[in-house]
Amino acid sequence: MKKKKKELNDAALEMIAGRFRLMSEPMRLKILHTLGEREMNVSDIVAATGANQANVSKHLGILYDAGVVTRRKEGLTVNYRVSDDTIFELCDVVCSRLKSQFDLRRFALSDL
Amino acid sequence: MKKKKKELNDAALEMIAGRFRLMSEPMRLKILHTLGEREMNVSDIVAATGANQANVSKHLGILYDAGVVTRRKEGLTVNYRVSDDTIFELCDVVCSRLKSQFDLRRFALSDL
DNA sequence: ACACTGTATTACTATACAGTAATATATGGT
DNA sequence: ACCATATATTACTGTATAGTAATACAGTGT
Repeated sequence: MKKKKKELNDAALEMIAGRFRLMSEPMRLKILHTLGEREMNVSDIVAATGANQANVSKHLGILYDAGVVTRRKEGLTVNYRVSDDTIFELCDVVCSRLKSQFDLRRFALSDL
Repeated sequence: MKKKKKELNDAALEMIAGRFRLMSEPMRLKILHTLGEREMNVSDIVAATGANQANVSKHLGILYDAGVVTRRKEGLTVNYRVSDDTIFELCDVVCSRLKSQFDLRRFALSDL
């Protein structure tokens, strides 16, 4: 079976774009980075990020709906954990790219 | 030199988020996917995507400003080409993730 | 039952930005 | 110089969504 040039339909594009949109908010990135590999409850995330509780809760809900984090209730608190490691993979790719782009610019300026 | 847990400052978060935001528009993804490895002028991209010329031009400008595509004038036309392959790398990661997520859901439904 | 704490939700405001029509700016041909 | 074509820009409108204060909801202890 031959693999011809894939024609991405609009629904697929929308899904992919949505995934990127999920990662396009500094606050969400901050939460994900704060979480890292551990499990944390909302209050701790609020404290660690310094953000408003409602805001953190909203972002966690969005991440949860997208299947990026898991939720585990434990008494009064709710514990979250990153369940999708591709998140970090994406961030790594972006970070290295930004870094090298930055280095290039710095190099270009080094003659001045 | 010990590598302690990197504390991402707000500026860095903003840059990373910005990179993802760049990829969070279906139209831009469509343009990038249309370009692929070749060089195309604006008219051809407009034809291939079926989008408004002003819109394509705007998105190309945004991609250019972000350093994702290069621009080469040739007479009346302007040729664009993807200059940052991490773009495709990011898309690949997202696509496989979405696919496996989808497969999981389908599997979960297979018992019904 | 009541009070307390942790989390989610609601309702709102403000901002960012995609799409678009109209217009401007090139460049080439006559 | 003028016209035609390709691309960029401007000005505008509508929509999505982040942040937030207030409130609801759930679980725990008394």
